[in-house]
Amino acid sequence: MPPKKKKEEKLRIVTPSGKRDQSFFDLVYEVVRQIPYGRITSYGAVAACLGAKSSARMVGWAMNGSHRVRPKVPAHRVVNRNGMLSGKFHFGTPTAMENLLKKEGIQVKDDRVIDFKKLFWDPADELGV
DNA sequence: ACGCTGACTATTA
DNA sequence: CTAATAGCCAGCG
Repeated sequence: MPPKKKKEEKLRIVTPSGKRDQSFFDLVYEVVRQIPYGRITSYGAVAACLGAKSSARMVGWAMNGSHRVRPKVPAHRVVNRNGMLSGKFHFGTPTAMENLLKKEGIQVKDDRVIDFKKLFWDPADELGV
């Protein structure tokens, strides 16, 4: 028999503590995954789409665990209301987020997205909410 | 169980 | 324009 390993990595969505959770976090991940290539959105927009516009912080916290979620969540496409890469420090390297955005054709200057307004993708609009 | 922290946002000075 | 403050709510020590 094959040896094994494997562990219980079958966890899907998980909270930062590592336990399964299907609440707000899961919804956030799904919405963020809908962000098309070369587009970006804000925490507040996602939160508002979920009916919790006042809980933008929770969206940001959800992103904190996005790295361990499958499929991968394009957290680099989520920035704050000013188009600033507030979460760049939470990636592998401080430049990873900026690098990824530039790779998708998004211009970044001084930790801020150029034409943020133009590239902004409203989840409520695409999800028909 | 209580209190602090935080990848946010809006308001006010 | 920048700075400070309040509201928000889940996770962690």
